[in-house]
Amino acid sequence: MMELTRKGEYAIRGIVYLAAQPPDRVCLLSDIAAAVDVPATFLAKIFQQFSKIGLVKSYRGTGGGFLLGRVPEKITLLEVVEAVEGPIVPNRCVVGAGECVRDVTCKVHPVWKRVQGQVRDVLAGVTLKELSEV
Amino acid sequence: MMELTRKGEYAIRGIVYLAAQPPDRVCLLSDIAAAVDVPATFLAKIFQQFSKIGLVKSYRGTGGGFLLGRVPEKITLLEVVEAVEGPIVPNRCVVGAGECVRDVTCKVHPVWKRVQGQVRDVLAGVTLKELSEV
DNA sequence: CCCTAAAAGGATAAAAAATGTCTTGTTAGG
DNA sequence: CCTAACAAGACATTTTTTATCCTTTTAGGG
Repeated sequence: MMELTRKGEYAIRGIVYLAAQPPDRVCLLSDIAAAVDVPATFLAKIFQQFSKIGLVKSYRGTGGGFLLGRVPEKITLLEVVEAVEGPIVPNRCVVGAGECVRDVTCKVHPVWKRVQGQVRDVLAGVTLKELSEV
Repeated sequence: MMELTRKGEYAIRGIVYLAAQPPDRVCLLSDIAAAVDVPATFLAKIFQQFSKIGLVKSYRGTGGGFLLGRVPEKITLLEVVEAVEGPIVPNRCVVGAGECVRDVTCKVHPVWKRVQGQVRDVLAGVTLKELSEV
């Protein structure tokens, strides 16, 4: 349970690598993939998702590549994980009110709410800066 | 991410139902399944897992069925979830030392450790008693 | 001793999700 | 206009989830 998928793992590896580069250094996807040992085509999909929400910036054509969308101090692990894995939702019940038929009476509900909160807090408290420092 | 599977959901529903029964009341699997709206064959598998680790006691034959292995105050949600979903492991890295090649240098590792700890703490703090009370 | 009730266990199947790959399109530089 | 690089969508493979079914074991009652 609660297991991060490969996608999430790859996503973290890739963006932490980016964060560890000198600022303004544009990185090729193929280089990143090789460095963090992830299939390049798969990493491409992941970085596309990052790009859409501004976590990374991308440039096409010759001399193109990727760099962080913000300074690493301003990107949290929570953002990275949710970008590729979707929102952190330990139980279906936690998804918006009324989704769960047992909603009103369900005693387990608030427990999952608490789990969700704790996990989010931990992940939100970690930035790419910390993760990329030697 | 972090999503409980149906199996986990069914497991909780089933055992909470048991916990809500008068002590020493032996319940038929078919009755439990109908009451909590879970396929009986699937619930059977789940209760077999419960039975193996003593979370429930089972009796075969006429007049047989299931009841809780311990008083509901002594069974935590953590036990129930881990019984059917396996240990709570947010990231492969968290599994025993050395499983992850990046183990030594991996900065993300301790973060997942913290996540794991928080989740376990929340779930371990809830008992079937609380969940089954009106 | 047999018959029926009930759970245990194993094999199998269908559906969904994860994990990748491939092809084509788009953008930019030289 | 040629090449480099990312974007986007379709497709394929594998694994996991979500069951179902059939046979076996255990137990009670006539």
